[in-house]
Amino acid sequence: MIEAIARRLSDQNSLISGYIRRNQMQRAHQLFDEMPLRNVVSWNAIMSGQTDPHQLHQLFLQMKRAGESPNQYTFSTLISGLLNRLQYVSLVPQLHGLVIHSGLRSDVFVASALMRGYTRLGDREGLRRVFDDVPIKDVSTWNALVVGYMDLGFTVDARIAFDKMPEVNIISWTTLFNGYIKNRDIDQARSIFNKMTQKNVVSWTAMIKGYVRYEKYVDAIDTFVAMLESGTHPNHFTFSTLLDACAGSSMFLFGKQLHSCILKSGMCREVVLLTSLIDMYTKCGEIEVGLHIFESMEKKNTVSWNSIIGGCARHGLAKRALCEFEKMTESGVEPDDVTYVNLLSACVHGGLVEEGERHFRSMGVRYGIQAAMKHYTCMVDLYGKAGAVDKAERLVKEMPFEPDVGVWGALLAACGLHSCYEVGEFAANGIEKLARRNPGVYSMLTKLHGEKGAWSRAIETRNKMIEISAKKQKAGSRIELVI
DNA sequence: GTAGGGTTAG
Repeated sequence: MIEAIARRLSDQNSLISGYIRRNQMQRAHQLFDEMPLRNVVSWNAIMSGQTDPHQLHQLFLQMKRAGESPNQYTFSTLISGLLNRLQYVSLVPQLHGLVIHSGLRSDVFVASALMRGYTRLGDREGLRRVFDDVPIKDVSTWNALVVGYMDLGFTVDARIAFDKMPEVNIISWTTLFNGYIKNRDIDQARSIFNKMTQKNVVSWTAMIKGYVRYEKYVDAIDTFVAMLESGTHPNHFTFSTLLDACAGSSMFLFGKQLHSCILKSGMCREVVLLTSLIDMYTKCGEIEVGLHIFESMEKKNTVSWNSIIGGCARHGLAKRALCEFEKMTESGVEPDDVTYVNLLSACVHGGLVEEGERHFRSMGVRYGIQAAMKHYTCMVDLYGKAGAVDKAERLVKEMPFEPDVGVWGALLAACGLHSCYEVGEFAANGIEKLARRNPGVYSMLTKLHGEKGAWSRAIETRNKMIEISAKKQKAGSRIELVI
């Protein structure tokens, strides 16, 4: 009898995890809710399918209330699942306490999750403490230490840890050189990459992305060619990285070639790839193609909407951008901070001051998105370009943080555009404090002084410019690369 | 029967 009950419970647990593997969350939950008896495995299984940190935390609390004791599976699932939302990362030290209390600190899975948690918290000592507490470390524990040190900027410690590792795998190597990429040392990264005896699609893609990140597009493509020559097949991560390179350097022909490769490869339904394609086309001047791909997408998420709103904004289609935003919210996709940057820059391009003001006001109220510096920059730009320099100035003065070069620059540009001498000096002083001897500032000030007829000031500024041998930046163009 | 490292889009 007892055996029969146990078998039934175990079968139901298997079913739950089966549903989760096939992404049938509703079915999993329905079964979980209907189960007359649950054990720790049932809770762990249902928790593993929960991607929302809030819901996950609630499940954990319910589990405790139901009298079930969490085990190592519970903690590793819970901690990992909480890491993608900042407010829940702060629970990591408390959970660490519970882990120690439950006698589970020597479990390598739990330790890895905790180490990633402390890394997120920027807590180097916490990271090290968890690592040191594991008596028998496996290669993943060591890798977590290397990635932690790298993410916190301690490249030397990361290297020491790597050299001490009893065994390394391809993931350790990739973690190491990718750590150097994150810390802006692309040459060191490449030298380690060259030492790898085995490379796979992940390591190749990471190296290519490293070059793209630092705008070394020729190196990125050379590396891609080397990857193909080595017989490694690109996956959707690789393609999306390459499309990013095309978008960043207007390599339209190469971008189109990639598009046809993607179509042939059968990966063309991936949301990330389609979004990369939209971005590539709109940044290469092909807004119509971008819109066409966007319309044809079955599933759209926040990033895909952002890319089309941004694309419309860049192409001066302000009304269309606003219209897409309406469609986005109607379809139930939540906007984020980037959505609003794109939306507000659409308003800047279209001179839509009232719409911009309305959206700027509502982002916090409706969606709880706090206006950041970049949003203020858009608003200053919006007012400035539309000739409301007084409003732009007021906004700069009322901002909840110290303006950065971008904000001051937008204000100064507005003053140049509308010949506002006093505010121009105010903005120039602001920039001067942050970035001394900025040639653009002197150039603009000279213009403003001249317009006002303050010739002695104009000459004074001009001389300052010569003194630091500031020259207006030369315009340049990039020649399209075709392979 | 339940869990973990390295690559992706705005």
